Amino acid sequence: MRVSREEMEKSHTRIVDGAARLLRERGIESTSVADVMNDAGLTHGGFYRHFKTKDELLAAAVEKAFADLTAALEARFDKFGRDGAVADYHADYLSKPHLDQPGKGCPIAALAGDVARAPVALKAVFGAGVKRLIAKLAEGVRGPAQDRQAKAARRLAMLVGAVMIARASDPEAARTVLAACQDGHDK
Amino acid sequence: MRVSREEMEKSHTRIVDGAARLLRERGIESTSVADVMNDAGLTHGGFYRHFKTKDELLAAAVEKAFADLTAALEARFDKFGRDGAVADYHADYLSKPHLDQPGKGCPIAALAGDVARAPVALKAVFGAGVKRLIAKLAEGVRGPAQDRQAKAARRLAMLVGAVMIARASDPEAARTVLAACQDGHDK
DNA sequence: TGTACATCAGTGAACGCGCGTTCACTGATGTAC
DNA sequence: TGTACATCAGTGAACGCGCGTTCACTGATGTAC
Repeated sequence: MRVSREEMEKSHTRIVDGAARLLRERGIESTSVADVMNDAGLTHGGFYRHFKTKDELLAAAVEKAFADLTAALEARFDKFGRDGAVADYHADYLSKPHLDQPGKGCPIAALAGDVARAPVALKAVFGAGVKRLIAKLAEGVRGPAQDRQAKAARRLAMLVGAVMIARASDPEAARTVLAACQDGHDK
Repeated sequence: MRVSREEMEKSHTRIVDGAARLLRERGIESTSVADVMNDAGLTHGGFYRHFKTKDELLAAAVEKAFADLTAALEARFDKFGRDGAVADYHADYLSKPHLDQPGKGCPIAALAGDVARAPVALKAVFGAGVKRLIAKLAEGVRGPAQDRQAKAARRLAMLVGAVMIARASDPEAARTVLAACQDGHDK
């Protein structure tokens, strides 16, 4: 039966938050509308009171995952300052908890492969998140101002590549790549 | 009806080669057994004379994609020598043709996201390919012998990350990342 | 070398299943008076 | 503030569809004599 506007907003938030996690854990195609609704404590039929299509949910969920990511990075700037934030982000990015829990981790490493085959609308949301992240990372990178964005982009590319390769490989190959990327980088 | 052993081997090769291309273009879940068999000029029912399951095909196709990748890199060593091979590989990796044609390109950039959620057997095949590729790249990297593998791994991680981010983003964000990774790296 | 027969690569219908989406329905919420 | 009624969030059955896999069948290939 009908619920109050307030309850509906709470449902909406649960749906989007749950989708953002499930998508990163299982991928776009293995996350069904029914999975997301069950995760939010609802049944699948009600989904279409919140979104016109599954694609519309994907956009909202990817947006949310990037918003959380940027917020977490900003918290690091507050805690460690410009010089420590990126180094801390780098170390955490390649850590075992991040490797093992894609649902709570970087949406780029978790979803880049899927989004590459998704409609352009989702790529636009994804690309906007990437640009925001690089801009924020650039604030914490050393060197001449005009080089910082490029350095940040290179650092991000290496981290994303390392985590994606590690997650797709056996433990030994994963260790090889992670160890190499923990020590040195763009220096 | 039954075909000769020779014909069957040709069918097998067409199935594996086609699968290696289709998987990189469409991803694991969007490539059906019927798609692969049609691509090979056969019907879906005959698939199980060649493989016990779809997973078994995936392993063969990923193996093949890595074999082609390694062969292409070795050809570069023959053509450009140790000093030029990696630079040429780097430039081609980030080129528009590679970005636009995942079916003929690097299986890591095309499939890492999917393989991360695949059974361990496939991850082992993938990780073995990654290790072979890093070992070959290390032969063309400058610096002390004990640093070469790590340098090669970092370079590969950056290239994979850059292409995966670029493919998943709008053209503007893609350009930002690709331009940054074309110029500088691990230096 | 020729013949009889077993083998089996490939075909196409069928299976059970899960998908995104639609729809008639329920009953509490929101609104107009 | 109380009442009558329209709205609509959420339910659960149903839709058409494509999936991986199975199976009875066909007829050329491979083999035993």
